[in-house]
Amino acid sequence: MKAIAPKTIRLYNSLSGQKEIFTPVHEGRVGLYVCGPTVYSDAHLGNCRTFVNFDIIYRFFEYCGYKVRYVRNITDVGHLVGDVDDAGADDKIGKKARAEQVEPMEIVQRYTNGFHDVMRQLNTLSPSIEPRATGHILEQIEMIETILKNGWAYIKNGSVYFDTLKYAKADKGYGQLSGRILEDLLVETRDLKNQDEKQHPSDFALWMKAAPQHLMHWNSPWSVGFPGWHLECSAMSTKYLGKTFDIHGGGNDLKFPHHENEIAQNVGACGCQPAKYWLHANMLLLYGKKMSKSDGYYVAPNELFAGTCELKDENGGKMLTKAYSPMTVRFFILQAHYRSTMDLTDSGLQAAEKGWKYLTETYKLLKNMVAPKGAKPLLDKQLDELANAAFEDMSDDFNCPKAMSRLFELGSKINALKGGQLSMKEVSEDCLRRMEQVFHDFMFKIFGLRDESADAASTHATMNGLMQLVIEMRQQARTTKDWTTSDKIRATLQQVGIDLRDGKEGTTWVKN
RNA sequence: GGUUGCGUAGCCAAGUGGUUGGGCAGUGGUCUGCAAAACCUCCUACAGCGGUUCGAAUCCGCUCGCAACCUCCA
Repeated sequence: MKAIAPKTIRLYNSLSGQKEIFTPVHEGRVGLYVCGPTVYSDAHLGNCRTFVNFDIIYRFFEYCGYKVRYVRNITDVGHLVGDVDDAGADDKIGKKARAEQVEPMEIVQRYTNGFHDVMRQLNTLSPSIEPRATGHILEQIEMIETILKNGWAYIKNGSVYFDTLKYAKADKGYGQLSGRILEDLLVETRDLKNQDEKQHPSDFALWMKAAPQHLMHWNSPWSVGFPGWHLECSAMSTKYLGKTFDIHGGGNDLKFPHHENEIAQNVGACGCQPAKYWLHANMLLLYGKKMSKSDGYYVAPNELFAGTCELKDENGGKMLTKAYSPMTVRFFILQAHYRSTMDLTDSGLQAAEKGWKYLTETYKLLKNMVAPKGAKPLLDKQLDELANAAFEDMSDDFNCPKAMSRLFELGSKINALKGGQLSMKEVSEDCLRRMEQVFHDFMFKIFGLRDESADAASTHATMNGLMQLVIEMRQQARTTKDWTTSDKIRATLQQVGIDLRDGKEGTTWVKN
């Protein structure tokens, strides 16, 4: 059962620079391609933000009843270190493999596992298909042949390059996505740098002839070599989603050159734009600056979860002072819109931790609330409107922060009903049950949060039995006004992370 | 230097031509044996300077500041 079924979804298309109404290529279906990670090292939190954002988009389409094929690739070849498209340049994975004296595929396997582990902790759903570049060499070779046949590429010393100048001059729209224009390309012509193989600096490799020391290489009609980075996404999206599919997503930093070149390859091979809508997730900043692996300026998810991040600010203080659970991090990510930059800070995470706790506690209250017989539903309309607004917010370019704010407004009503500041006689049982559904669906299905306290359900049952005993003994002390004993029990429990709350209907406990 | 985006109260962060977004922190209350939690209250801002408009934080221009991309990046 769904709480409500939104009808239209509007999304911001990077290609047009406008919000558009989503109309699927195939009725009731969504083809979604998202550029995945390059598995040459551990993913950092910035990578995670993008994938969490698209996880929510994936979840929301499914929630609205669409059948989604979500393809997210694993890049395991083709990403170069150093001078790009220079025949001597090294593959990121190959470089790491040589440094550690292992097979490149061992590197790939290790970091793919690590990536999956982090994604699982952050409670993201697996994509429908997670194709690897090395598993699609044939498809990539075929695509290069088509591009060559169509005249958009040239061969030089066993490598194949895409002819961006010819393509741009043919008015195919090169630069449309990233805002780069033909004139800029022409200006650059004067500065040919030292890339003698390429006819123009903006040309990019479709196939690279491998240098002798290069570990990852395959046979091709042109040379023993390897595919260019941009090509895998074109080949795999076409294979699994068709020549034209609905949505292509990725991080903002991939807009140029990666996505621009991807479009050029698709148009060059198939004659049509690959995706109707392009969605770009913005960057996660760390105290105002983009995380960067090469500068060592980044947060590893596992360090954040364990509280072992050692990054220092300019005063030598720890940037992140404590551990934050995966769901706190996910909640934090939800509080910014996917198209905005977001600043990761210690205080921001602490705020998220409290907000997340409030929502889970509120949901638990709601589950156990029952409207009295004969209640007059004076509040129903207000609550319904808030819930409906939350779905509208999500339908408008996946506005999680706005939808979240509605849940908090609902939360204060629910807590007020529970606390007696609002009368339970003013809300109907139907409304309470609908609110329960709305909370459930938003928190767990759409936002993809997970009740972490339920993670250890069996432990919880044991704990609860013990706690009932402790609470009962403390209650005896309180009845005889033995405040020394009752306060000692409460203080000691607090030291081990358990809060007692004395309410009208007895004492409850909460584990921090 | 070029391109794009941003600049919102102590912090994070939505919105956007006319009515309080939200969270965290802080204030004062209610409740409580005291707390905690919860609820209510207060703090009520849109970088600066011009322009358009009956009216702009929201549109336009300029200035300043920040970020991202232009090289591998989610």
